[in-house]
Amino acid sequence: MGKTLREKGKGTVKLRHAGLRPTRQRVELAGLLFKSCDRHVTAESLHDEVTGAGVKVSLATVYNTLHQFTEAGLLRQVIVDAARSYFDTNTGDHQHFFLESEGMLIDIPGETIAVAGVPAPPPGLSIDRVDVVVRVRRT
Amino acid sequence: MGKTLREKGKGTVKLRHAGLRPTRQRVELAGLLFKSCDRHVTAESLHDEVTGAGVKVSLATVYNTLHQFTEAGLLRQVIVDAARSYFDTNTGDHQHFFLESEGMLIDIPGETIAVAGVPAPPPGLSIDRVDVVVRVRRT
DNA sequence: GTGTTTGCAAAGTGTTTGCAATTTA
DNA sequence: TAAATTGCAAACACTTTGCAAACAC
Repeated sequence: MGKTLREKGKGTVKLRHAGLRPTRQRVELAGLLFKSCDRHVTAESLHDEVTGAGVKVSLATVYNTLHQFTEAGLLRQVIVDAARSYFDTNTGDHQHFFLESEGMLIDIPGETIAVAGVPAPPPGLSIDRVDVVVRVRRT
Repeated sequence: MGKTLREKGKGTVKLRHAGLRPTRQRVELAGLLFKSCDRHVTAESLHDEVTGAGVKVSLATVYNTLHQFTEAGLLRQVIVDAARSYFDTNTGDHQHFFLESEGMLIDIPGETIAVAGVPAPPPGLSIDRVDVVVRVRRT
């Protein structure tokens, strides 16, 4: 239980599994991202969060890490706003509500929504994914 | 038929109707945008096009014009790519195929696709629009 | 030790803005 | 002429990159 023994929590294992060295920064960010279930972050919001927690990680590293996690399949990028990139810790099949005025994303489970009638793509193209964004506003 | 008489084509009328002064730039851009049916442009592609046609319009004016046209309901903004803003001359109900590698959008008529099971939004929010993006790739 | 990762600051990209000059009505 | 619009260049927000120092194994 001494301090000399490095703790290897879930985060570290997850990173190893993804082929990423569990550096201090990556472990901290993974800790924040994956401690609760479904999260939606931007590079800046995550940087603020990690900084607020008293941990020093540069914004550039946050960007790099988010992309590495995305490539590793730990995150999914969500495109709903031209100005910002969102990353979703839920990598499964699902859709989103998006409240633009507040930059807020809310998950909609994949089974909930059914998209019917998607036509066959033009020759030479195949479907990668069907994204549904339900844009909402304050009433 | 003299050159001194300004021609007032569809574009001009359309602009007047939208409460926009038919300036040379706006008339040129509207001419390009609305001459054929459904078009998808970015500020840059439209600027290249108008410039290529030998007409001088600044990029800033293209941006401003695209936004003015959008506010006037002549265009619709399509958000599919974090890096670029697309504008669609089809303002009716419809969805899109998006080929990211080439920045290409293809319309899918509104009646074609049916989205079922959209849950009620959280209290205080109401649905603005449901966007479906069918992301495709070259086979 | 050796290759990887980080942080900084600089560069990049797409977009917006301030303001004088121009154009429209 | 009065008000709207344009073009330029500078400013912007977000993101990526080059490279030396720090770190993981």
